[in-house]
Amino acid sequence: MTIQHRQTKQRAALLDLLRSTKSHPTAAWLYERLRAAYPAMSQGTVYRNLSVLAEQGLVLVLRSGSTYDRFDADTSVHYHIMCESCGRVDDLPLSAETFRNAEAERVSGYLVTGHRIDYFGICPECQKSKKGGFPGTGT
Amino acid sequence: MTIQHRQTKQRAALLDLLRSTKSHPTAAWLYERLRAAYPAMSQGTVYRNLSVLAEQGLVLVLRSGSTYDRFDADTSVHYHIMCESCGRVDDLPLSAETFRNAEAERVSGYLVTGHRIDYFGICPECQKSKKGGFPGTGT
DNA sequence: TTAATTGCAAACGGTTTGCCACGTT
DNA sequence: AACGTGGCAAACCGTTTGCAATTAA
Repeated sequence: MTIQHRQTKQRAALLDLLRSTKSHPTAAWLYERLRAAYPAMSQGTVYRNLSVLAEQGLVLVLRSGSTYDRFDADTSVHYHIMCESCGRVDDLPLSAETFRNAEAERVSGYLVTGHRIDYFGICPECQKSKKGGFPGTGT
Repeated sequence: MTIQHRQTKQRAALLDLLRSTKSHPTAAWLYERLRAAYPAMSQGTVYRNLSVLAEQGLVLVLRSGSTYDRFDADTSVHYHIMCESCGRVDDLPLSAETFRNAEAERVSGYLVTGHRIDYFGICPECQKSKKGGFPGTGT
């Protein structure tokens, strides 16, 4: 018996905001932005709705390197690249290779449902500024 | 000015333990095991030493899906596959394709230092038992 | 000697949750 | 009316850290 979710302006605003950016924002960033329109909105609401949206397949959770999650409303199969210096995350316009799943399945015995490819490096801006130190990894 | 690390039996025991398993253990698992030999050892020591070993390149941190980290003393370039049902993590014996880094570099403008490929699916055991529910993801 | 390391325990911080009023259906 | 959702604040829990005592070099 699955829950019958209702429409709320808070959740709609959250999804709109997430769809309006390609910055793979954190929950904190989303919360801060949403408070501009809904000053009373709480963090709990943000987290609960992110969870609902993820459950509905409308949002991806990128638990991808730092201590906090990032979220992505682009639910198509695509890859990411993150900067080890400043922590920014970008989409990587490489074609998704779903055939890889079959290969992994054959080798592992798992029933493979998907895969993730994340690249790491230094983004163009950080290459210029030569700043170091990724927040949260101690590097 | 880098820190001159010393040899301690706690850190040696931690690395030995991590090298003795392919289960990509959590800090909690390591701590529990180490207490058998060193009843007074604290969690702080485990975390601090994991951090030192990671910094020395002797251990990889797999921040790969759950809410807590996993660690791997196999620092060669290799891929992982994790079960969405029980959370186990296995190595995936697929050849590492370092050429991919160059491709990502060209497309993104990043200075690419590496990449990670993680596959997701249901492990052989969970396929048999048909158990569901990945701890920590709400799935 | 000296500075890295430890055990202990408190603090940290992102995330989750209990409670009750409110809003959607 | 029924029940999902919101706001608020406390709880949660994996991880980090301050401190004084040890210990490796």
